[in-house]
Amino acid sequence: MTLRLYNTLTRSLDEFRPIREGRVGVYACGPTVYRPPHIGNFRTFLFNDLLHRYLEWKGYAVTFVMNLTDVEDKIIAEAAARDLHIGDVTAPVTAAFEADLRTLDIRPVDVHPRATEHIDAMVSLVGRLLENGHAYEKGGTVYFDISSFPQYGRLARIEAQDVRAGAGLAARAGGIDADEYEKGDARDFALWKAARDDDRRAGAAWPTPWGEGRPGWHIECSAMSMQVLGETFDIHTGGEDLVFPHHEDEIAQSEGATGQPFAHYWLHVKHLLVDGEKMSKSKRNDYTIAQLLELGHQPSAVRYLLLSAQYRKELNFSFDGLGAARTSLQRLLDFERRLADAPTRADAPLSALPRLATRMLTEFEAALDDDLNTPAALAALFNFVREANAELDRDQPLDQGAIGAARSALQRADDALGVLALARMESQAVDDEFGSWVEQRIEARRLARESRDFATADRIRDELKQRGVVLEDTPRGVRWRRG
RNA sequence: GGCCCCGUAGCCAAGUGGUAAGGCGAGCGCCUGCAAAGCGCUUAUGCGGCGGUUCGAAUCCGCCCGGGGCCUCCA
Repeated sequence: MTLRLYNTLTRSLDEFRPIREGRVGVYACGPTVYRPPHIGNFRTFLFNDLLHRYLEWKGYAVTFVMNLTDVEDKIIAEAAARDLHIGDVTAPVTAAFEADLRTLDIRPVDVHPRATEHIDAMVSLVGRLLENGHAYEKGGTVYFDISSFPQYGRLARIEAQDVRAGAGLAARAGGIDADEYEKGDARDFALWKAARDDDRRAGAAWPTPWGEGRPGWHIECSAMSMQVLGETFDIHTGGEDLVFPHHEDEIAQSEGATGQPFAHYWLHVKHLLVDGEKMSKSKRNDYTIAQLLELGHQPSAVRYLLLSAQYRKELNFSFDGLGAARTSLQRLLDFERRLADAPTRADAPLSALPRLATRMLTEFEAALDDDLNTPAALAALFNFVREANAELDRDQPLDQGAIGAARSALQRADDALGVLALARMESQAVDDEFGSWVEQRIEARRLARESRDFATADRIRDELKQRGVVLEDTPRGVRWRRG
């Protein structure tokens, strides 16, 4: 089975072929740490995590890189306004971001480069471009010369001459060159920006052969990706908004410097909508993970919801959807526990369970092989849950091996999705004192039921329910969970 | 103006030429002391609308309606 990915470069579903057999290098554009990322950002980061997990699931040795942009116009503006060093602005945001990654159980990446720690690599890359004629310097600022790179526009399918002809640009003519620098051509973009007073005050100015300055927006990704993954690597990802200009410019810089192809596959994640609308600060629908937790939502539900649509399709975030995600996940958790508790017998008759488990994994893999089609993968999983539950409903003890096959298939599927593991951690986060209180009440109810005092039994059940505990009477005793 | 997506049941969401996955919700039934969980059945003669191509279209083509994105702030 081979993985196929939609490649923005070719605008088609391409079979994934790594440069080096069995190994994959991925570079993901990470956040700019000037304010805590919102759930829209996390749709992209969760997609990266899915890609990361699934490549390993398929047996590849993966080197996954995600950068942290910690020097940039907004960061500098913020630092200058508050008379701080840029590090004072980015440190708390970075810490919050990393906490969110852990909250959502996003797997740590192999390399997490920060722009400010790789200035040398950027300066030398800019130097190469100046030497080979793809860049020019004006007043300490270095621009990439688009006219020197005929392939410019290939990724975004933009004709170079259209770059300045767009109505959108005309509409914001006043702000077209907010950088206040002089370009030789309006279409050229800054590789390196000459330092201003604010930059120096905020600690965002570094010495170079052409004077003090700071990196342009795009150069860090070119420098850091090539430094870790080599001049040509397999996959580059990011949000759909980055196609142009960010990724287009990365290609121009990188290929202009090396003469080699940059990334083979470009994957872009569609932006998240909230309640059917674009997220925006003014609408106050740009929720952060921390805000959702404060509202009492579970990270596993957020993770499930953001993975439940295919990454290139529109996904609408809503609180109703979050609730539905929660319930769906509970069904998976209940199934997992049911398997764990299922009675077994050595000489049990043959069960359909292993066959169902194998079929599920086959369908599951086929779905994710098809450009990470998570909804189809979840459908395979839920079909398995239903069929296996029906099998378990027969109340016959099953062979240990059959149960084991079902359990490991479920685990295998979740290795890629990571939703069950997260939900499991949450449900285990119950303190002992509360747990023993619940056990006491359950025992009291058991005695009441034994003497057929159902009124008392039901009162205890209601009492527990008010504390968020749901009881299930099973043939093998009472089970409880958080409701 | 240029480039590009999308419109499938009450909600979410697969399917992109062969006769509508899955989840949530709702209804009925089985099970249960009653529940919960689970299972079974039901919930889109139809996939924004109108034409066209085809033996056959949610899937291809055209037009129209509606929504969204990018065009140097953006995941």
